[in-house]
Amino acid sequence: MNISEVGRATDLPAKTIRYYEEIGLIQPKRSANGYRSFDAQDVHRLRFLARARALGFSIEDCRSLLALWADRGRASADVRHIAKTHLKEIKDKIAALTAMQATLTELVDACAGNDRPDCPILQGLAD
Amino acid sequence: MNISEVGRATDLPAKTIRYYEEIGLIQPKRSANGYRSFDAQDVHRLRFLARARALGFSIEDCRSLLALWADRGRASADVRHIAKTHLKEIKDKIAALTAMQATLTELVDACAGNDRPDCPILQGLAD
DNA sequence: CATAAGGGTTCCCGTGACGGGAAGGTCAAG
DNA sequence: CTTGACCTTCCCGTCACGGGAACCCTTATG
Repeated sequence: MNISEVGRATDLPAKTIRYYEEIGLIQPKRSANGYRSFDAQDVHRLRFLARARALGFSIEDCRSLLALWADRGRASADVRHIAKTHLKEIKDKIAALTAMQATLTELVDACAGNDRPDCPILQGLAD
Repeated sequence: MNISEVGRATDLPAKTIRYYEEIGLIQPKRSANGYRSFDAQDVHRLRFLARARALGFSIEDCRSLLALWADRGRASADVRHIAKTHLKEIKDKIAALTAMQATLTELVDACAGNDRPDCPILQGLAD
C-alpha cells in the first residue's frame, strides 16, 4: 500500500503520514524502489492516531496512548489518567474561550457598527 | 520609562514588548545608552494590545485595531467587523472543544481506571 | 521509443507569538 | 572596584504540520 492510498484510507495527508514516520510513531517498510510500503498494522496505527488527534490529544499523548494500546499488560488507569488530564485542559480552554466570548459579545452588541467613529469596542480595549 | 517598568505597568513580559516593537506595533524611542525609552503613548498602546490579546485577537487583528483606534475618522463598523469575525472563530473553537469534551467524557466515564488492561478509551480510539 | 502525467522521495523554509539562554554593555550602590 | 541588577542583540526551540523545489519511478499514450 502506497502513501496516497493510505492517506485515503486514514483521511490523513501524505505530509502528515511522513511526519509521523519521521518522529517515530510508525515504521512502514520500504519497497525496492524506495517507496514506503504500509501494511495493515501501519494503517491501524494511523487510524488510531487520526482519532486521537481529532480528540485533541497532543502528539506526545498519542505516543503514550499508542504504547499503552500495544501493551497487553497495561493498566486502564494509565490510559484514563492521560485522558482525564487532557479533558481538564479542554475544559480549561473552553472556560477561557467562554469568558472571551462573553466579553466580546457585550462589546459587539454595544457597538452600532455604522460609519461613525465612536466605538464601545475600542473603548473597552482602551479602558 | 525603561522596559521592565513598562512590563509591570502593562503586565507584559519584556520579551513580548521587544517582540511588539520588532514587528512594528510600537516604536519606542531610545535613550543615549541604547535602552528603549517608553512614553505614555507607548504604554497606552501596550495596554491596548494586552487587552486585545487577552480577548484572543491575533496579532494582525491587533494591528488593525490599533490603526482604527488611532484613526479619528474610522467607522465603528470596521471595528465591529473584526470583532464579529473573531467572535465567530471563538464560537467555532468552543463548539469543536465541546464536541471533544463530550466524546472524551463518555470514554473516561466508561473506563474503570484500574490495573486491568481492558479499556473503553483505547477501544474507542481503535474502533 | 519518446514523452507526459501522475505517483513517489528528500530537503528546506515558514507558520504564531513568543520563551530561554548566551554574550556582552550600562548603571547605581557599597 | 566590584557586585548585582538592569539593559542590549542574536539565535534556537516551540507544535504539528504545509508549501514548494528538485528529483526519481511507473504507466499510458502518440
